[in-house]
Amino acid sequence: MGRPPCCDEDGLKKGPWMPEEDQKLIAYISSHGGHGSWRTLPKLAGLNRCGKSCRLRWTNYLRPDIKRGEFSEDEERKIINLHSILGNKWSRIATKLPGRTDNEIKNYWNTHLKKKLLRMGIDPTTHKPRTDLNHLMNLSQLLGAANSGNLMIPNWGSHALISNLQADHASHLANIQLLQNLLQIINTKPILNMDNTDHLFGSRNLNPFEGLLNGTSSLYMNKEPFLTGQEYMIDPELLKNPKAPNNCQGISNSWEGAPDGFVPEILGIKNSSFSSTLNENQTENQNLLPALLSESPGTYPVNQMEISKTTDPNQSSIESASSSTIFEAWDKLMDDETSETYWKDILELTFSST
DNA sequence: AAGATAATCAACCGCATCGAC
DNA sequence: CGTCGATGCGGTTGATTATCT
Repeated sequence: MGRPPCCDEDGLKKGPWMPEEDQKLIAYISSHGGHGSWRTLPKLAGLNRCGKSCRLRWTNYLRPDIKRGEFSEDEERKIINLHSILGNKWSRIATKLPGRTDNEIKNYWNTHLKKKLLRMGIDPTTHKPRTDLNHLMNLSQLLGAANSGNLMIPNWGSHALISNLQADHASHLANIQLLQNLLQIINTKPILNMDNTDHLFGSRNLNPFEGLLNGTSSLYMNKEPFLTGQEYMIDPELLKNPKAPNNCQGISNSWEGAPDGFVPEILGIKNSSFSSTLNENQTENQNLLPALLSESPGTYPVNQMEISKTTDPNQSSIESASSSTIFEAWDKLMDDETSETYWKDILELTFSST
């Protein structure tokens, strides 16, 4: 069986559209009050194109209600938020952004937003903090550089005080993210239970993750500590999507107040997703790490190579390498006297309600 | 200035879905 | 219920433009 492609006919033009072709298409559709059958339209409109090509040209470029130009910050937030719920359902996302086409949104996602999220340490596929080795290595380096005062940040101002503050801020962000990544890995590694984390912290009482692991941490029990009133009203229909991740929380909310859009809720601090997943979705989360590490080819070259070897007996060493890197960084952090108070504050906040 | 490389985005391709028969 | 044609959708390609060396 099999149906021949619609564009098999010989002599049909392909490639970029000429202004005259655009005019013919616009003239036909406007004079007929609509496109009618795309299959027959080219012939009737005097176009040497296949119907599919005409439809694409119309829906992606010639439609009068198409909004052109830069995406606004509001649109960016909407796209990221919707993508966290719907995934690559570009046409559904497009229905929530008047004037934008699915193709335009898809292109914008692939060329801008994906990179932006990666830079922020967020996996654009899962919308969770990245746990890949490369990223954690970068974080460790960033931490080291920031803590030793060697952080080189071009164009961040020449004034020494400003530079110091910025380096301090970068260090702060990296610390928070490192903590988040640690939690993520603990969350996704059932093998690392309370018993075998004792050796890392000396005793259970010192284990900073206890509250998190038993779901009582105030850090993640806070319901909506960072809401800014800019949340998107998610269409209830969207939430009915059976394919939507059940613990998706949406990046959403605010990008203000932090450089490059950094916000705490993006790191999962916003709500109880961690505590709830730890308790209720443990089984599911046992499979989370591979999902978190999966990414489009080329994004994380090292990990992709490693992850592709799913049957590789060394697979566990990949995870442990990643984990040990983080724990080394954690040890370093905890050893650092200058950051002791800082971490004490965070941990006190974490356990204040336990 | 010229070539190399990266980024962007319009357009294509093939599969999925839906409705008519 | 199965088949077929039309349309929609999402991944990918490749031409063009911008930036770097």
